[in-house]
Amino acid sequence: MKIGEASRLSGCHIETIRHYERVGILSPTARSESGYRCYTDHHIQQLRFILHARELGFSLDDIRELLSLKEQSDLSCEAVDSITEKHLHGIHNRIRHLESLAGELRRISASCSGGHIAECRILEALQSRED
Amino acid sequence: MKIGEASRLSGCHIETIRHYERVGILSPTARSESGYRCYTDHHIQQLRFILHARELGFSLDDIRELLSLKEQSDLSCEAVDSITEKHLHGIHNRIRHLESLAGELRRISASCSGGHIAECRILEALQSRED
DNA sequence: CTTGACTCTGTAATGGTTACAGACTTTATG
DNA sequence: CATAAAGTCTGTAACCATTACAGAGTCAAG
Repeated sequence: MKIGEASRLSGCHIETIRHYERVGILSPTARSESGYRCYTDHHIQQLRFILHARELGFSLDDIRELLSLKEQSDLSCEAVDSITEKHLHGIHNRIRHLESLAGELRRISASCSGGHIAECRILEALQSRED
Repeated sequence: MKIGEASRLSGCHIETIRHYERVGILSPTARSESGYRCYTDHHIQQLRFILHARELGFSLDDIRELLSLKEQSDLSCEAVDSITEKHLHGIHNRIRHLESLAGELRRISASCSGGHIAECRILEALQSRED
């Protein structure tokens, strides 16, 4: 099938599919006489895998590794677990970071009771760094 | 003062300071005879403001607007509040998103009990999309 | 006078995706 | 059959914020 159908079946944008091939995430396809890419069901599987993993926030590097592990069916799960755990850990870190930002922002924001720029506590807080 | 001292006083990297000037966040400086940028205390104040706002996750566009509001001391705080609230809102959204990712990842990860790639539930879950 | 530290400009890399231009091919319609 | 429309190709650049680098110029101390 051609790239348009691959896009419809996988849910990935056409440009993104070509991008994945260019960066070596997606296996290269055969080409038709006129140079059109020819996708197989296997490519669709790969694209769905990539899409889902991206939705879960895995990096393309992670995904490249997961896809490669996926091919070696007799290996242990260990490496897959490790990538997943590391990713989960990273997400928790980001959540903690964002929560601390939100906390400081709420504090700063609450200190402002309207009025003029000249007395704005938000701008003051952004200026003075009181941590 | 020259850019090196401005960097030390503000805490911003030299390259970043030049970048801020290039994109119009930082006021352009006077130049010495040999073309070196000459920074004033006002620039240092601006850089500290930018740095702190960046640490709180404000975009450069937000910061550009905040800095411009800061100059108009007789204006109402309203616009500043609005930018801050919008940013806080965005942070909450990101937190919610990350939490839902983390939840799904935990679920997926728990379903894997070791063993071989062939039976790995993590890879299966990434493949099959069961939502 | 030379060495080293500093600064300048311009360009490119990062990550992941999307958008565009200009050329070509295929399919559908008149 | 001709032409229009839709699809595809490649290569390049945009997004955001920052950093890195090359190659040239400047300044201060030894």
